[in-house]
Amino acid sequence: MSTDGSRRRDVTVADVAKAAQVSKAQAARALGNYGAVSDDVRERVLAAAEELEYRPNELARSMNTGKSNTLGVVVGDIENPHFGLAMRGITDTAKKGGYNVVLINTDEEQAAEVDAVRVLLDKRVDGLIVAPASSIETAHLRQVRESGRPLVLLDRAAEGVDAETFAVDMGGISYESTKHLIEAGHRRIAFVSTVRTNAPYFAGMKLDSSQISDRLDGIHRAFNEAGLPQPTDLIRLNAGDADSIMRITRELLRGKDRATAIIASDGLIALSVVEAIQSSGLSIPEDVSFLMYDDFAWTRLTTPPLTVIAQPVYEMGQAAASALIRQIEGRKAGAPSPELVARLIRRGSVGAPRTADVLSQAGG
Amino acid sequence: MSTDGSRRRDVTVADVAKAAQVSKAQAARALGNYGAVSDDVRERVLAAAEELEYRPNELARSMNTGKSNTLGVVVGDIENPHFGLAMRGITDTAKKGGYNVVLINTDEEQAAEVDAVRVLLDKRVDGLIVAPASSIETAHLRQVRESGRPLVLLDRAAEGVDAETFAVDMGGISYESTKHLIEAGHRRIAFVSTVRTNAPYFAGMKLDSSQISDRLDGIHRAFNEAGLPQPTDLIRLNAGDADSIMRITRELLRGKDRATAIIASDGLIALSVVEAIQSSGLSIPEDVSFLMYDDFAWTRLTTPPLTVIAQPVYEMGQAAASALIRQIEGRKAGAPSPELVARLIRRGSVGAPRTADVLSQAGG
DNA sequence: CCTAGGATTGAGACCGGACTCACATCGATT
DNA sequence: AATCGATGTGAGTCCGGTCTCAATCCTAGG
Repeated sequence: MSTDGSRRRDVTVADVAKAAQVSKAQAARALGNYGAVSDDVRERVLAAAEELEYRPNELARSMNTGKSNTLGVVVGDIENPHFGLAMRGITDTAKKGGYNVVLINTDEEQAAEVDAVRVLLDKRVDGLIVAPASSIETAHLRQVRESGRPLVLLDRAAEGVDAETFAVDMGGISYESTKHLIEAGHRRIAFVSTVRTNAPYFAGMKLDSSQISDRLDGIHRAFNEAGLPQPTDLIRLNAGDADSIMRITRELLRGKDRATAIIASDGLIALSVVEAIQSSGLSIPEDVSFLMYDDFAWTRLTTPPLTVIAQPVYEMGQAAASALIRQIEGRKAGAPSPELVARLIRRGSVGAPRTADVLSQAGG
Repeated sequence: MSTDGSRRRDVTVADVAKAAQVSKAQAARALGNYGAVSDDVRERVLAAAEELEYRPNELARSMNTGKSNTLGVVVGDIENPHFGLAMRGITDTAKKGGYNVVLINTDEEQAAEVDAVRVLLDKRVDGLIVAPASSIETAHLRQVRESGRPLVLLDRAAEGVDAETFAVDMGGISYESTKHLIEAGHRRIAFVSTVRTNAPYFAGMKLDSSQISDRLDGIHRAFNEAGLPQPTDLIRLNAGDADSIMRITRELLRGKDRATAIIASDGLIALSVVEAIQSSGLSIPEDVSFLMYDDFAWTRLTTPPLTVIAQPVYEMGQAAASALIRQIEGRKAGAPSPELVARLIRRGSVGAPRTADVLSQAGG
């Protein structure tokens, strides 16, 4: 029972020490469970601590241990279930290792990310997990490395930054998926992404996101190998918000030279693309085939269920967190982290293009 | 250019002071932008800070200002898009107010939540946002209030805890939605939730989640008002994981007295329920009507699109964060936060029950 | 030229723990 | 009984900032 209704100052070791009639040093030892303390003293101190409802001030503790037991996580959009799931992997692993997580959302903005990293460093987090908004502007990340603070990357690589990166082989899975579409008969394959660019797209262009670059490389490789003309004009970046994506989708499906298959770069884009297809009165896969990144549960509920590229997102979060913790604690890499491989899951949204389309395009 | 390859110790005000040839106090004043500092000193200090790449240690700062500029957030499952979106509302608002966010996931476990709250308090967060796993076991939350640390609740109320709560009127919207189903002709309406209980369900039973209690109350109220028998046997709690939910769904749809409409308590449950319905070869709404909580984008993509109860989740996060910040900064409530109202969005998943079902049940 | 009062400045206390160091204490050794 | 290593113990420093307080500097008023 705390008899005094409103307490103000927090209870400190000094208070506990006084109550237990021992020195501050002894009280600290008993509470912190270090050094030599007699049973008698320990008991008195713990009893006093209990009585006063003493709670250690972790800030003070961090101050002179130099450890905050906190991981900083910087992601583009926690609203995106992709990151939600990764975050789950991170927090689960962090908790197991005795760490907490400070989350900062950047809205995929470079400036916000630079800021976020600075703030987390100032807060003296023990290490950072970053899903870089840009794989090119990475000065802030290089600085982290130079400062010696542990850093691991999630989802995307960062140029010139020597840090463990946890992501799947995007080039490979993109190649494989494109090949799947080509084998189904598609020649006009579109790709929709929100990644921002300044100039119009051309094959081999350097993009902010290594992830998207790799995917495009995979697409180009598959087309080259098949000896087919690249559908460069169907690569649509800068897709923006839902309305913009729907507009782009309708454009892609219009005209003689229209796309017969569309690849959506993530779950959020997929939603708008599918909505646009449906609202145009077209059906999947009869009128247009569809393929998307990330295997969310809802992709099994549409008619037909959607063919997706599944990434082990939760595991990526887990792996990133445990690698970071390992670095923080200065341990050597033990068992190599499980391979993070993406898989193409074939459901019903990919089919053969209409013969008419193929013919008209061949003739055009 | 930092000429020394590997720096170890962080640069402190003392280092900057020495470099600028002024006292530590003056350097601190110039850097912290307080007190009186001559232009000359300020310039020298700032130049030295720049040169040494000085960064303030926020921990130390927090130590003696007693402010950490950090909000603690405790949610059940960040993987659930509901919380992902709320989190977005929280972090956006926090950032605007100059606060950071520490996130702890409890997996909806009471013990984990108690722990989470303790950890955050120990870390001296300036305030807490909690989505309580239990509306009944709230001792830990009451303690927070007693300690004087600001606290607001999200999504669910907590008994005996005097804290601002940001949630919609679940009873009202549940009543309205049930009435909608009853008017469509349904008499056998099922409700599936993962909330855990020890005893079998009976009307008016006290549940861990105020949210679910309110929804059930709404259902019962609608049935009472219509003078119809309560479908108590169709209230399925403890639904558990995806497999378990699918099993329960199939049970609900079997037999003469089967459910003709199902309400899913959240997006995650909905996925499994719909999947079970589809895999049973039944169609919505011809064989069974369906209604769910939360208006996720994918609910528009199924065939038919799903009738949902939309909650202003992002706004709830925003409101919670700004109320918390207001409390922290000791400001009075200004403009009352916008009302948080849920809406029933009628799409295609609710229709009339099969005449055969109604007759057979009336006859049974 | 002298002085009151505001602007500057540096020394040092302080936040709340962790940890060093010198000084007991005490049973065991020989 | 003198000695030694293993505890116990308290005083006090340190972490890296903020902030108080008294001393010093300047400049305008008299």
